[in-house]
Amino acid sequence: MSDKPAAIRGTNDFMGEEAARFDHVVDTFARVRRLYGFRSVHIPVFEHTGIFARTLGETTDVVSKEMYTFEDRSGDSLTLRPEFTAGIARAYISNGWQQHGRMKLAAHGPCFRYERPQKGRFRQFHQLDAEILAAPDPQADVELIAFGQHLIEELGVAGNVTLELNTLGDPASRAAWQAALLEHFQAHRDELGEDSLRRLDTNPLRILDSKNDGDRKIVATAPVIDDYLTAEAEDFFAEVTSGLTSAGVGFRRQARLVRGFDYYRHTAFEFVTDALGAQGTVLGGGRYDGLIEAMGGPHVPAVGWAAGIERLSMLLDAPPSESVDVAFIPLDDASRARGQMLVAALRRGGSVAVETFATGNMKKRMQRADSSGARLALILGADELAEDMLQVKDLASGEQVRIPQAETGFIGGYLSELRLMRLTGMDGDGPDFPAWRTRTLGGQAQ
RNA sequence: GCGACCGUAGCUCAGCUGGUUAGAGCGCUGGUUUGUGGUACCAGAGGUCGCGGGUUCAAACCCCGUCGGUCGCCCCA
Repeated sequence: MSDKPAAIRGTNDFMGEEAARFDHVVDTFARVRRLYGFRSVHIPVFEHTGIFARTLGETTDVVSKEMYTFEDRSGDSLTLRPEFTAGIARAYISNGWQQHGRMKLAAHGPCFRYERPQKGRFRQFHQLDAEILAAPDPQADVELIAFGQHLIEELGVAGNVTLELNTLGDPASRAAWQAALLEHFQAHRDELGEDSLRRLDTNPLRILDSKNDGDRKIVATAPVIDDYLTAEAEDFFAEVTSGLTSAGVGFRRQARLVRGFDYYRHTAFEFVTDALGAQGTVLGGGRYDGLIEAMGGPHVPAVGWAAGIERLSMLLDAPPSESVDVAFIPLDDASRARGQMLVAALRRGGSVAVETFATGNMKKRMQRADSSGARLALILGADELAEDMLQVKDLASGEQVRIPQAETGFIGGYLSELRLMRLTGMDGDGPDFPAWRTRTLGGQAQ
């Protein structure tokens, strides 16, 4: 027990319901993303360290102490991606994607950050990511955010999540505002908490969302971005907000909202929840017009967001668990061998999910068949084998009938009719198999 | 990186102020007359009480360290 291998801290093994929730988030993302014309993109999980170090901002916690960085055998410094955007920007430049004009890209997969794990926060976590590249217009922001909103609605968690929106202005606005903030906070230096004093040097914008009560008082009187926006920045934000309104996306203006990474400009937004303890953000992003240029590429304005798969999973109701349609129960080896043909025919010919239960006594096999969620049990023993027959038991009603093996195809028909009934909203379990068979065969059942 | 709480069978937990062979439920395996589940009953397997050290006649229980978990700070998805 003590020498059991342990998972690396902050990593998770998901199974059963947890895995089903995770998959449901990814599946829903894949479905909704197509509705907005986002194309799938796959990029490496690691990059040269500089890709992340230079773009995210040297002073951010992610870069200064949370990256998984190592040297490979040739001595190059590599880093496991802490997020997607920088890697996608790099791929854009590496491959000359400007030839494609405007690009809408979606990706998902693991990211890594060396952090102290807690609820909704892990060292290996998984993100959904959406980016619109070569898109200078505010309509891109609107479409991107609408996609995020739609995803959250499709996942059925919209009731727990609200959209907070802000603008950080263009570089000129941001610089002016930041200078004013710095001056304001310097003036109240002795009233600030320890953490915020440190932020004064590293990232003064961060003081705005401090949770410290003393800081909040000073924040309340701090200058707001609105007073420093250039005319262009103000127009841009107005178009985003009015676009969201006409797209039917509700939001709350959050003037103190700032985003972690240095590359953000103009639009910044977060879908937040209070259901995840200290981790409020479930999906967040913004505009990063200067990023690709700063990495040595062409001037490519862009917007994007990332969402935490685990965080979304935790808000989800449990999706229905996967179950098989049919349980095959052979009573001996000869029956099992004969049954392979029937099982193969059901799977390949009828798209029927079949699981074989061939261990334990009959009672155990039935118990396992029952807990598998199968609707029908196919029972095959020496008696049936001798006459090319098959027992079919409806596990919902308990009714059982003996049919010729040649009629196995009916099972597929029966199951698809049940599925159809469920899809058209009919209640109940539907007819049991024996009754259905009698009806469809016009009473010539034996 | 900082703080608080926690760590007993595969899982969820009980174990009184330290005292003799550490328990339950679920799960697992087998059985309760011939090949039938979703309800019962019987039996069995499974734990060096996270790990290391200390206090004590005696420690799952007390102390220290360490690892891990949970929650918060920070930061962020």
